[in-house]
Amino acid sequence: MRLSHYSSKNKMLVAVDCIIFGFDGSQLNLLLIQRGFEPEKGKWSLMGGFVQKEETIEDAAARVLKELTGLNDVYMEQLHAFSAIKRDPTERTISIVFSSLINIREYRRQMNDDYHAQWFPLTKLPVLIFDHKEMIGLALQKLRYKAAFHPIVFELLPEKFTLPQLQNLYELIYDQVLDKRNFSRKILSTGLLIKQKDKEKESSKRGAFYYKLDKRKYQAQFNSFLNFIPNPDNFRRP
Amino acid sequence: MRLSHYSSKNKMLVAVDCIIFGFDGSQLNLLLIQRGFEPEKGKWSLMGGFVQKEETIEDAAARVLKELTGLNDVYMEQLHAFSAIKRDPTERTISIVFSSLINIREYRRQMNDDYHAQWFPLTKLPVLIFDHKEMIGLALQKLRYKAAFHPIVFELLPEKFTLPQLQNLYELIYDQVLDKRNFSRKILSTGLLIKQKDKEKESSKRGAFYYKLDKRKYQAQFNSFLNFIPNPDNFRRP
DNA sequence: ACAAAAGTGTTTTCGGTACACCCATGC
DNA sequence: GCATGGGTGTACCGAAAACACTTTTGT
Repeated sequence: MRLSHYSSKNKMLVAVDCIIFGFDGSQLNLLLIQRGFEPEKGKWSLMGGFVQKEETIEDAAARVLKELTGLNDVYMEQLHAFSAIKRDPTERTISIVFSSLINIREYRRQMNDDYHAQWFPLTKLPVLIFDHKEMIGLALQKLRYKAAFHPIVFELLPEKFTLPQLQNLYELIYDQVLDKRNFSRKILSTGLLIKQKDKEKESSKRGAFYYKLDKRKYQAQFNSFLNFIPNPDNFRRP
Repeated sequence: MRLSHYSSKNKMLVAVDCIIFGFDGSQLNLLLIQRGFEPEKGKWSLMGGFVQKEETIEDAAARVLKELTGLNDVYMEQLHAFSAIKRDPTERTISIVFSSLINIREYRRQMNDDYHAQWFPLTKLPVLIFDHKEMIGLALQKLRYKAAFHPIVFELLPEKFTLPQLQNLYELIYDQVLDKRNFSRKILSTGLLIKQKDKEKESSKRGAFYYKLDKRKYQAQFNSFLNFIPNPDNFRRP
């Protein structure tokens, strides 16, 4: 019985990369940094780093994000592992990608200027290192897939938001125009939203009522399959 | 510029584990092997092995499956990466899990008795090593999720199959009884099935017509969202 | 003739979609 | 008073669900 170790000739580096989506009220954005070390130093990149021996990949993702952006307590979920042999030309590295939806405003305080992270609109991404563009494409695909059935987009919104804002967000995600009458009926029929007494008056004269998410129902109904998008078959590819 | 290498103190082993579902006409099964090396030698396990330096994780999964079962050309897809620090008590190992649906009969020829792989009904799994039970739970969850919208269950069936067989399979996957009239209407309305002239006469006196999958339409409509299960909210957990 | 499984049709209900007008307000 | 965006209702259609009887054939 050789319990002490396996053959170690195949040990390799494992990295995590973090894809953070944020919504600023009018655009869907991704958080990127300028890579701080060679190779490709200075080029734009996802937040990434190596998994340490004594941490899980989830811990590594949280740590890397904290170190590079100051963001704390962001819930990320696993997306996919990328393992092309030369994906990082320096050395064989497998990367496990995580992604997350956050509310830009809530986290803005945490992200002071010590960090060089920057938000880019999805439509105006810079050139990215390695296979990061492919990673983002997959993340967007999954976002579209998941948001069609689960009420996850609320993660991107502040606590109080208006129906026009919410609709705008769906329109951005699916890159298609939705009918506001049908949209509001469908959303409200879930019973997930609580209408507030006050209005948001910046973006229109009349003002739009705020809503809050009913968090209890949100938890309970998360697995109810919704169907916000008329024909999800028509997903446009990123 | 130090291009030659990163710090290597955090290199670790990366493994793949393969979850293979098979349907024998009346039961949903999983393919398992008796582990061939320490620790836990002789215990039941998923097909697993270490990723080599010069192969992708997808290649590793295919190789491992071939080595341990003789199965060739099985399409597997990534499920999840497991990274708990002590998941393999011998040494820190991250495992990336793949899963697949196969037609037992078609692959039976490939699986001769040189290999000790064995099919277990989902309802009668043995005790498994490490976190393999958790992996299987997740795979089953994903199968349920995906099969509710995509016509993937045909992967589990032989080329010719009957509607009662197909319905039985859905009932096993979701552990719920379906109405055969609604079921057949729904399935046939997809236009994915081609009725054959002959009947399967083993499981009933009258016999049930065989159908074949229209592979052209299957490709084309894979992303059409179907909805075979009345209320997917009622998914029972594994 | 009867048991056992295959096969088929109708009605109701509900959710999805298309579509157009009035409302509140700041300028 | 008018331009801007917010908010609401209705009619039609198709898919989902509930539901029961007839057919075939081996024994």
